[in-house]
Amino acid sequence: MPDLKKKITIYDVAKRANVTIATVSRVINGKENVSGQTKEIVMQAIEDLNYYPSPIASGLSKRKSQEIGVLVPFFFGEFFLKLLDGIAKELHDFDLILYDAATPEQKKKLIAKVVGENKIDGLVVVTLPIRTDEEINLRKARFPIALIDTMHPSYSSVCFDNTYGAYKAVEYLTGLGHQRIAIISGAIEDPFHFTVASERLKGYKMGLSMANIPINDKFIQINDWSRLGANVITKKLLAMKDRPTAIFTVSDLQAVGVLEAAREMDIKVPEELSVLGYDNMDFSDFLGLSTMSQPLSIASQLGIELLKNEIDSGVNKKEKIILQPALIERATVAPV
Amino acid sequence: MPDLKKKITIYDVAKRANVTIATVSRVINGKENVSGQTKEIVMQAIEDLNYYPSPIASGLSKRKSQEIGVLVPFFFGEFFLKLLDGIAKELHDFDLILYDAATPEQKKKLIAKVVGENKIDGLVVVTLPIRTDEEINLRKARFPIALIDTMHPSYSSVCFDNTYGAYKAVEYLTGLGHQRIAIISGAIEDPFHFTVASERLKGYKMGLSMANIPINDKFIQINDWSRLGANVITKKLLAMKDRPTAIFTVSDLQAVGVLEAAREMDIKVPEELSVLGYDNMDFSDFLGLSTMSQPLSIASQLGIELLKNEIDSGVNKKEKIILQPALIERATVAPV
DNA sequence: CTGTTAGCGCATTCAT
DNA sequence: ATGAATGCGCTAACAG
Repeated sequence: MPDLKKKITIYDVAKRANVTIATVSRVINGKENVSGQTKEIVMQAIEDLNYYPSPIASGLSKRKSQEIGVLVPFFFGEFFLKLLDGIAKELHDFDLILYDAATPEQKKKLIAKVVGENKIDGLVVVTLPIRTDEEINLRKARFPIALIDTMHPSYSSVCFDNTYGAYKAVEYLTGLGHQRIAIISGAIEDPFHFTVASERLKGYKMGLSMANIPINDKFIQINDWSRLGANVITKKLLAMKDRPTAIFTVSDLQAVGVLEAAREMDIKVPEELSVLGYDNMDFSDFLGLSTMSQPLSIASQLGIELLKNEIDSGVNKKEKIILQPALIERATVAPV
Repeated sequence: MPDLKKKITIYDVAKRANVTIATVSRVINGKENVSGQTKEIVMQAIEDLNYYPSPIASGLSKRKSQEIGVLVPFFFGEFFLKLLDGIAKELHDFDLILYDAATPEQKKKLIAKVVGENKIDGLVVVTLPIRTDEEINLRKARFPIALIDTMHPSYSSVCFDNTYGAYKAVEYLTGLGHQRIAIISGAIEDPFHFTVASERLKGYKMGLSMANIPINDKFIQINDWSRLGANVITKKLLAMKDRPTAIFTVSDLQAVGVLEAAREMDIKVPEELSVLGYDNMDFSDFLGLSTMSQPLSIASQLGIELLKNEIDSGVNKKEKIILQPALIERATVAPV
């Protein structure tokens, strides 16, 4: 009884087709210099034996693994999920290997490992900012690197224009006559040193200044990106004598916190308070939350395109693509 | 000028440590038979050269890739994300390679490929039911397989008790005095032949029969798992002369549709209508939705444990673990 | 305890 | 167009 689990190798195929492994290898890799005749025979043998070339062996020889690594900060919900989904759908004949950087230390180690091992054919870094010492490591990489939702001078990237997005958000509010606009931002300092919060805060300030509205420090609130945090802050905000007529949050989750707080304080949205979020999460739709939406699947699509181009061409073009967020008008914003 | 990007091999390390590659290989793989002395020297050399063994070469030799494959149906939100997160955190020294089966055809091909290539050290199948013809393929796999949120006689698995979960849900409702309880289920027939919907429907029927409540076919509604679908159905349901006092949906998303419909019809929840969902999504919390919660991270933890045990021991124990969902009481259910 | 050597499965010159 | 031979980087006997 034959071992059904024995690995079928290129030799088995060669034997069955009465050729040498060189020829088999040629047809596997679609080389031109094989007679149509033998090609047929070999392909038949491959099918008969249900042969699959070993990616490991092939990888060792070709120095290509047909794997693309995706380095992500941690699993932070929808945003990441949609990006990952888009990436997976664009990869085609590459396998996707997922590197989870749960902490900055892990991230650093992971980068060193990935570069040292040199096993993947390309790496896409999602959201994570690249620090100088990490870049030193990345320079040694013998595979291309592309960035999504983060930027670095040395690599191609596709990002979202956070500053402009926040600017547009505020512009929308001021256009509706709002003057007292508060912002609830996320922590500016975090272990990974994300830049979103500060970029969006910057956009907020630009928006106000363009409308000639002086910046009121009391209206600039920073918390931990959480719903609860936003809830607490909102109550403080709404308890002020000259309370804001609009609150802009840097995430939809925080916007929910605002909504809750308003409801608890019996302040009607949008009649007495406009609320504008950021991210356009799935739940925002059925909450009727007005928000800023980012083209996530386009981003991953373009990101993979950049990476693949570099894999094929071997040249790092350091292209920068900036994607603009769009305003989604729903039911939580109204004129003053 | 030396090529900084040249791959450093085991030979480089051997040379620098004045030993042969065999010795280097030994210390890399933590074999015991190496003198503390030379071990030191070799490790120093490894560090000096910043050497990382090639997983590809090592894999070819050892017939192990240190990679674990995760086969998922498609990216369907939170549920999957949390499972994946849990898996990633348990993998440790294995790389996670993500196989996305967007369609049943892809799934079939993917399975054939993964089995044929034999590149991973283990596979975990998430949620996807395994059909007979696929099982024939999987039997040829030379690596262990474990299942999460799906079951098959030939493999170890960890699942959620959908029937019992739904049963408990209905029991909760009948315990509160509800007699007219409708269910909005998901499509029983879908391309992948998921079994969740029918299992939960079964639990619903059990719950009613245990409470001696006759089953009213008009109260059994099937739709497409969507919020909108549930919304439409709910309006029909609530327009009936003897309308239900409680609606149980097989997903939280559908429950949201119910909530919306009730609001549109000015029917108060929970005073006039109790709503109970399933899945405990993130948004359910801030919607105050009562629902059934499943221990996702425990599931992935146990699943990986099963898989790793099998990788280590080489024996397929075909263990079945069934996890029980828990009732989360919030604000959408009340006594009649 | 350490070195020598033969593969692992495939791609790729170089011949023919 | 095809075959023979070499090597990719590492592990695992087998010797010593």
